[in-house]
Amino acid sequence: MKTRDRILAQSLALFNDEGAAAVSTNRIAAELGISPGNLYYHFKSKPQILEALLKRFDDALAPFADAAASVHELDDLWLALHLLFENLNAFRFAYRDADYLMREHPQLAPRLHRTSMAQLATVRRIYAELQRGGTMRANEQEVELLALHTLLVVTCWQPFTRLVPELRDADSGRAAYHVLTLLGPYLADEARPYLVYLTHKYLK
Amino acid sequence: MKTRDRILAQSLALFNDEGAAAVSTNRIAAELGISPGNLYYHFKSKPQILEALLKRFDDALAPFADAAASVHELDDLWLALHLLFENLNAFRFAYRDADYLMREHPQLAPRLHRTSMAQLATVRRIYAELQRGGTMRANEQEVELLALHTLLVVTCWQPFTRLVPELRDADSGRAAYHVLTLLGPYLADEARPYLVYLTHKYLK
DNA sequence: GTCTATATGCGGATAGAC
DNA sequence: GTCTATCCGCATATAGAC
Repeated sequence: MKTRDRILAQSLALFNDEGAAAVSTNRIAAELGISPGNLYYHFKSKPQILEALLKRFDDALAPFADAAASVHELDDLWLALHLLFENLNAFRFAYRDADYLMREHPQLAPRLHRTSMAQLATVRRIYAELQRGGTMRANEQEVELLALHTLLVVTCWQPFTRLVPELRDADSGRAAYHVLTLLGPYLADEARPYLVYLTHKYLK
Repeated sequence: MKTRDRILAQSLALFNDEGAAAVSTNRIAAELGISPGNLYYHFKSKPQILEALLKRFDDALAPFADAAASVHELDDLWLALHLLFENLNAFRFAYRDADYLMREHPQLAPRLHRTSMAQLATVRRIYAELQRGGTMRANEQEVELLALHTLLVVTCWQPFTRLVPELRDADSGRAAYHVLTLLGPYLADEARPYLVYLTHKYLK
């Protein structure tokens, strides 16, 4: 693995574990056993490391947008959400530290906005399709609200688990479950048992 | 106003506007026109300022818990939520910067946990009462999920508005509105027009 | 209570040798 | 590409005079 990639991998791990604000470039270099000067040879500033990681984050989410195209039933959605939340978890610093990132490095803001808006669009498309297929019944306004609330879970789930002791050790399936429960009241009767099954699994 | 209180007021304003992590004790002193030494005479460390502010945050939320006791109809809830979100806004650094606060100053974590759990309990009580009174129909599990999703909006609304450009200038009424829409599918028919009215106001 | 002055450390980032 | 050495600024926090 090239040094550049090792820097990105190590940065990602540290940012995820300790927060992007709390991890210094010196620290990243030290963990890799390289010198700060070497690190700055590959990235001329800390925001450039962040920018590169957010780019990878964006790329990692593309499969979710693809999977969305073939969501017709509730368990397609379940699968797509797992895909999504696993990637969100792999880059969990991104949304969790979004406020710091946009504040200290404003050049990163457009990218974060685009990424989250892309996910909102994907969710909208999925719900519109589920509704067309009869899996759920909701009017346009309701779909719009559901999409926004889904995005809230998608972007804020990580910080939320830290605030609620009960959710400390929740896996990413738990997040996907909570998205599905948002849909609960709008599901067709045929789709409902699937949700009941998941409820037994997660709400014990 | 005593110096101690001026320090707290100025700190709150700066933490809200620029983030608790980004505001230094020197900066607070400078904005007040006092010396750093003077500031440290009143608070022997930065976490002590934060601790005092989180205490005030907690106190500011007590009226919401009180108001909860007399929530019987949907517009009681609407009023209580406004009260809540206005205080959340006055101390918006608290939940927004919770991750930084708990990470850098672990002694603050228990307080933030207690505060959010108190709000979860209040919301649970309100929904149980609304259900008893026939304003909404939901089983125990549904109430539990609604309470948790409400807490998600309560704690994460601020960061969420920064991530979604469309919500940049949303007022605290918008947050209250989104809590009510969570209840939408469970409302009794008599209560529904109220929500429709609000939807016209916020979802134009 | 309030000030000036300062200790101490760490952050991002660079220069220049190898 | 990688290193050593270092600059500069800012952070928290303290000492001691007024």
